[in-house]
Amino acid sequence: MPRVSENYKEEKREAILDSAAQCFAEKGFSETTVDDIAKASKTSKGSIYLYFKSKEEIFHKLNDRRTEKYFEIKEQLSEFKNATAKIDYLFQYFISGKMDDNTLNHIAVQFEFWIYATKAGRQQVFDDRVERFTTFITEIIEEGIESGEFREDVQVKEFSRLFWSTLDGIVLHLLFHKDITEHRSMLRLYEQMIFKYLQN
Amino acid sequence: MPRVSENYKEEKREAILDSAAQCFAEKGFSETTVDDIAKASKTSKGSIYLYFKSKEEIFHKLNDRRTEKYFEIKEQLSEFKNATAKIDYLFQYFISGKMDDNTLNHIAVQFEFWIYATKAGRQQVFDDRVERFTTFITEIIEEGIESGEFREDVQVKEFSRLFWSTLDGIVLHLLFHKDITEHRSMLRLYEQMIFKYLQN
Amino acid sequence: MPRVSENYKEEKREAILDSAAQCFAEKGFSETTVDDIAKASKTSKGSIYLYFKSKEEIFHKLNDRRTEKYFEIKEQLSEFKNATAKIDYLFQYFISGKMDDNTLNHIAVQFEFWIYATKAGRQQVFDDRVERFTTFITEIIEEGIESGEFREDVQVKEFSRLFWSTLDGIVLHLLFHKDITEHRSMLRLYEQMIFKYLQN
Amino acid sequence: MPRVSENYKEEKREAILDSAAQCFAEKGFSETTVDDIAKASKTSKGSIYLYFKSKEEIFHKLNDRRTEKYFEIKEQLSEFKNATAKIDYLFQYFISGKMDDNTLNHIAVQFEFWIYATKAGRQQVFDDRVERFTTFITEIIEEGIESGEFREDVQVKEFSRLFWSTLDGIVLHLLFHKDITEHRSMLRLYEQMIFKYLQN
DNA sequence: CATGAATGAGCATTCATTCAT
DNA sequence: CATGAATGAATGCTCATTCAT
Repeated sequence: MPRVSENYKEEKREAILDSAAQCFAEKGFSETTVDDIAKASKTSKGSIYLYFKSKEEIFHKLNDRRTEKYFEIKEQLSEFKNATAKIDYLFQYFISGKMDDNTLNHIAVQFEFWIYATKAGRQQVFDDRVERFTTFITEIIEEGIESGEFREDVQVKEFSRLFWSTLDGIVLHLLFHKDITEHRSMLRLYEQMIFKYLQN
Repeated sequence: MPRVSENYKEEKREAILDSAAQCFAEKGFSETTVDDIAKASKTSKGSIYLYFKSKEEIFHKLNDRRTEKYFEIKEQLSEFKNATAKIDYLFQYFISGKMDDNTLNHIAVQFEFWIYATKAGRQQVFDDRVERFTTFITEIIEEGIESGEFREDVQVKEFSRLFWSTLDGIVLHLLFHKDITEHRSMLRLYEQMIFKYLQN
Repeated sequence: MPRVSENYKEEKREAILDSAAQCFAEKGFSETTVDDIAKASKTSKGSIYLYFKSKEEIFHKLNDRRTEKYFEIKEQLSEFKNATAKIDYLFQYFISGKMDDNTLNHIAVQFEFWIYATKAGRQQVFDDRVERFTTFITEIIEEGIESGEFREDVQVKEFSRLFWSTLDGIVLHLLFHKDITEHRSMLRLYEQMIFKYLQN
Repeated sequence: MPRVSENYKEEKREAILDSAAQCFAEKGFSETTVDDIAKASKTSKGSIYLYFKSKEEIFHKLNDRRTEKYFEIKEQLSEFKNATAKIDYLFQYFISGKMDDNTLNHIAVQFEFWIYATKAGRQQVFDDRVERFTTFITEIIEEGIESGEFREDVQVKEFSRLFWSTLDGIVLHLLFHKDITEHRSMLRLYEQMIFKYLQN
């Protein structure tokens, strides 16, 4: 019989993750000390290790969390009838989705994690992700081609990969310039370009 | 009266930079020790400090170097008569440019540097870059509009920013998947999309 | 809620200071490594930094400690009725005060600290000290003049400064020759000279 | 047949010593780098080692030089007829002797050297010095006693040691406060005290 | 003789992780 | 469960000394 409810533990885990995200976003993974995280999450250094095996594990979990969150949208898309509506909603989602500090922190951490994952022996992180995400878009595009919404000769695979590359590029620049208005107008422009390419 | 020619010193500097790029690309900036760089450049730890003030300075110089290299293309573009040819050449340049290990190392380092520059008190790195690079594209687009090659209602500013965001995104994914063929086909597809947007 | 009592922490601090004093006295501040101090105080290098910000801070604290100790006598003097008795007691104090190894270590460290404080940008250490110490003697001498114990034409200010200069010189030579007997006989002789000068 | 005259070499040695004294006085022995000395003496790091075996040797030589200089006065004293005149001249010498920057530098270095010599295995420096200097004063005092200038019951040995201790103390305080006027008035006062003690 | 590039031992300091309380 | 003191390995950087030119 655990003294402390699972619920409480889960909340504390999440709180530590959020605090860590803030620290990592502000100072970077390496520059952040476990003490920083402890202080930010108003707990003790020792407690951190009750919830996570290491500082590195926190980094990994933050990336997982962000990836799941980002992928949640897939569920919502099934409601939309055609490919055009789906892609349109996708952009709606990105353009009007909330961009609070916590979200920006997680974005920053995710990019740092990616760069980190680029290093020796950690590349498989990307293979999983690219698989999931390109398939996601591929299916929509194929649906659009089948229904006649999109041109037949769309290079589906290349397009899907370019789609996420561009989106990552746009989000990366949001990180650089911290200008959400600019970010949104880039997304809108990109949507136009996409439809210009897909349709007709 | 230096016993060692300036030329020799410059070569040594460059050699250290290349070695550092390799180390940073493999292990990341923080994980790389100055000893690693010394070993990789076949010199001593002390010598590193004859050529650079700190490990951090090496990081900065590597970013500077890459940025200059990337920007060199601007000179070459003046030869081309119209905006279409310029943009086309730009893509040629990116698509057929050499992608040896050293270049990939520098790309990896540059992205890590950007993430690092994202952190507290270092953002001005981006303002310089965005200014130079967006202006670069803006001028070409405006030339194209004036000459009638491109539509009048192109959103020049947004387009220019999107252009570099996308390019950065594509290069970032090259880093992730290390697949140059895929990288090139994405660039080709992006060129198509751009012209579809700009023309007519 | 500290797991370790404040008392314990204070004791540990003091123990580190004593060990450091021993190391500094034996090898000098620069030649002493933090490892030396750790070893001497039977703790770890890391622990040293739990109690002090830097090696230099230890050096400063040791000087502060010695200065306070040296100045403690002032309290005791208030009991004595006249200036002669006060000065006499002062010498008693110096002559018969204990001169164990720890004290000698602290003396050695203090002189090294002074020489160190002589260097660029650290001289204000002395202004505080000279003020406190000369005032201390000045008051006694003035009391003696008023009461008629001492000559009216004593050069109070010069005398006070000479007093501490001489005392410092005597203690410095104790450091050089480590001969406590000689040290005490010099103090006694100096007392004679002082009274010969002050009285009559 | 040496290419460069001995004279030139000697001058260069002296120049390096003076520069080193300046550096040591300003930053301390440990804090001074051989590069500092090279720069200050307008020569190269390598050259320093043509003239001195090590940084430490420079430190030693500086102390020797100062000690010799200080002892030079002994020769001059033989001209004076009696002990009183000799001591009087001694004070004249100290009080009106020049106190330029170079002299102050050497004083500073000497004290630092003493503290340094205090450390393990270097104490014999003092035994030599104390022997020479106390004998010097002892002889004068004994001459004065014999001639009837001074009291018969002067504690010659203690007095001689106290004499140098005090002088060192006074010079030490000059180092602390850098106030030459104050320094001279302390010397004058000390002379008074001495004669008050010796005579009558 | 003169130079200053090269070397690598040495050191202060930091910090992730452990563990006694 | 919670804490934070303790640890010591790890690392950036310095600098006396050497030596090829």
